[in-house]
Amino acid sequence: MENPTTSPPDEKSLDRHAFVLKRLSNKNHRYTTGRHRLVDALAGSDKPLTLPDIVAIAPDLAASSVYRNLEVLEQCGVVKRIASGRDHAHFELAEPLLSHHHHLVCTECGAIEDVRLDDEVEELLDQRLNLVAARASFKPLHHSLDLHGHCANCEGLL
Amino acid sequence: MENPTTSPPDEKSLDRHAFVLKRLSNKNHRYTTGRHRLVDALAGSDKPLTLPDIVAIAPDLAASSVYRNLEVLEQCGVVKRIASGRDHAHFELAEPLLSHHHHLVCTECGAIEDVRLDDEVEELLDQRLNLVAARASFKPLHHSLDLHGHCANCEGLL
DNA sequence: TTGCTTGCAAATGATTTGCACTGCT
DNA sequence: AGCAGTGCAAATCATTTGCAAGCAA
Repeated sequence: MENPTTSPPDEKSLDRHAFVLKRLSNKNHRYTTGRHRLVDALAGSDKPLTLPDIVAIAPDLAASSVYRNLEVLEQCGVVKRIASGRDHAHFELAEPLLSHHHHLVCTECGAIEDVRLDDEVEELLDQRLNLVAARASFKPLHHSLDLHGHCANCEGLL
Repeated sequence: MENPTTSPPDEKSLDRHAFVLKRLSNKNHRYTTGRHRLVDALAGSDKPLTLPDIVAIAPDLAASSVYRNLEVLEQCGVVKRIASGRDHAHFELAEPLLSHHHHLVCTECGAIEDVRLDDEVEELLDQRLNLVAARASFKPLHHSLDLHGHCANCEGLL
């Protein structure tokens, strides 16, 4: 809402693209303009986007290609998919590109907001999760922590 | 896998059904045999079930009715939906019927396992989450914490 | 009885896929 | 040149819905 269609080519953006390029190259994929635009769209938002969101930001991207590229980028560890249950899935840049955070998920309208926790809490959490994972012979990759409830707007309408 | 199709009518089961009945009545819904069977199916598993899982356990339940009833039970706070992203959603009994727990989600095969954390950690977590929620004027209802990674089986195959 | 529930079949809608074309490398 | 990537349209498939018949209160 407050972001331009394309990010300015600042330092952060350069780093980001270098990173994505490396990840794609590792798996013998090309960093095409379409993928570039997709990454820019995700980078330009402070919250996870749905496919309609993405296409609204970059109207010349074909929906099917966006889905295909989200899949490729997900497998390269550049994009993370967030299943909200109802209707469209949400997508955001993955961990190395976005600092570790969690989500406030509105159960009424499906809106998703980013939030961060103290390192102290995160550390404790990881510690305990690693413990229970080990107990189940489960190899942990990452955790996701969401707070479900009503956003300010929906709570007002109830 | 290790559970019978219907739970024995032990004390726990009686409590459970009394609870579900009350929740349904509150919203002027009936506790029909189909819903009874559905709750039994979910109660008889130690992990969240997909629709195919449920229909496999209770083959005489019509898929459409199961979906409708899962929805009703979800709105009554009896069932919780877990969006796994890929393919089918998973369903489990909600908090008052199942003690608070989290999930180990296998990113390879989609399997979900239940795990529990210390009360101490849970308390700290809720405390911090309430804090960030308040900051965003967000009314918290519950949190979900999943650990994503590879289950023992998939890790073996990789 | 009354109208919530159900089952079947058909509809919906997000995501995926086939295929011919485009454009990197 | 050669093959990954794209766009369009058509296909897929979990989930939802319309409607006539069934069952709980």
